[in-house]
Amino acid sequence: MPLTPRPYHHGNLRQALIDMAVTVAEETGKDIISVREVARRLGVSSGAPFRHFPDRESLMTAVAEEALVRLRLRVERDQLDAPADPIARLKALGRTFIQWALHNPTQFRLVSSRRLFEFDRSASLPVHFDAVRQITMDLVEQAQLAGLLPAGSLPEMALALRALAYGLARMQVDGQLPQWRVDTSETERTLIAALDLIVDGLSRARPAPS
Amino acid sequence: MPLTPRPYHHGNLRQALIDMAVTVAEETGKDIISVREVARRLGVSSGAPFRHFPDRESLMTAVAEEALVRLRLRVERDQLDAPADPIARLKALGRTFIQWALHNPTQFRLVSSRRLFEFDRSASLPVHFDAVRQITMDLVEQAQLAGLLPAGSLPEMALALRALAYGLARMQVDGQLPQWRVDTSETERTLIAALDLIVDGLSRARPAPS
DNA sequence: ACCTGAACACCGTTCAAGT
DNA sequence: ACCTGAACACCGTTCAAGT
Repeated sequence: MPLTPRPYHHGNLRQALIDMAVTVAEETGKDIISVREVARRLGVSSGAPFRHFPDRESLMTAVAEEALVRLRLRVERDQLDAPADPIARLKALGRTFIQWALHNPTQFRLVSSRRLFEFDRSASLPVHFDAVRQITMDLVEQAQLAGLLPAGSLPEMALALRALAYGLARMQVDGQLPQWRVDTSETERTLIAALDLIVDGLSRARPAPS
Repeated sequence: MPLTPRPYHHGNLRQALIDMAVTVAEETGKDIISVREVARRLGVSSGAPFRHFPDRESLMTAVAEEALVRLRLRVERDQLDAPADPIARLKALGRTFIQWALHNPTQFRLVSSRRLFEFDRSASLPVHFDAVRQITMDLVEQAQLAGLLPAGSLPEMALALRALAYGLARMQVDGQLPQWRVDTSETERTLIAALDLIVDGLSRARPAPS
């Protein structure tokens, strides 16, 4: 007797594949998931996923698209609650970024290291990435105009601040913080403190001598 | 470890496997290499590598160990040529780190994201990692004592500066710089300029109000 | 002592056949 | 239109057998 008779047509297999891929990635901690295992867990045959995605890369692209939209929405929502001061807003942006990465490590890794899909082949990935980037650029520009950040190349300053938040998040996700003697229970607090240390320091910088 | 390696038909299979693993990784751009392909290219059977490494993870650990030693030696050598000023030395350290990452992207990725081996199972990895970390800590401490960096938690300031260099290097290696409108031919210059912008800004910070 | 090569249990992907 | 399941060409790893 079959334990659970399953319908021949799944219903919404495409979405189920995306959701199960996230689940499997989070459970195994691996960034490369097995399409066969995803299919197996959903009770469909090994060939079924390839009716909805031409290859594993395309499935991972769909997962990355959903993840990046969620990051963008969270950034935009947190910015609504942030004060008007551009320095405070920049710190809030960094905090959102770090917290999202720490709470969604596999999705952060997937979106960040573009090794499992073609970033430019997606219609949505560049759009959402750019929305977050534009928020960063605007805040840095406002801060520079208000004399709250050192003058100098706007793109380079924005890049550096993004790299700071990215590097802090990445070091945790890559498992490097134990080697930096960061207590596991203090990780999030430490990363945010390190971020604030730099931003606050920069906001107190004297003009460069000409 | 015998001083005179026992010959097989090429020489020392253990070392040949490590070298070929690097070659294959650099050629394919993938961070996961096929042990079978490494064996095939060396003209040995598919089972031969497992006489020298219990599994692929162990082979990748050996590759990572060699890579990290090379990074450490480069850092130490470049510090010899750097000026006495701790700010200049910190910038030189960041430059060495970024340049090494950009010129050895697959090895940088392997050493950084510890997904392909167990960092703590290696006797040498923690030692060399810590040597570089200690150089960072010493320079930050000297800079703080000389009033060239903001006061505040030494470990957090060192972590933040490392994260800055790490983030800049990672963004390039992860292929994100095109989305930040960084011209391909200007990558290295831009990353170093971004690093200097932050370090120089911090070195001009006024004391925090109490 | 070191290496071979068959064997096993996995993959991703394809495709004729079924519903 | 959607899914199955066999088939193919790969893997990592093991191990009895060869040199």
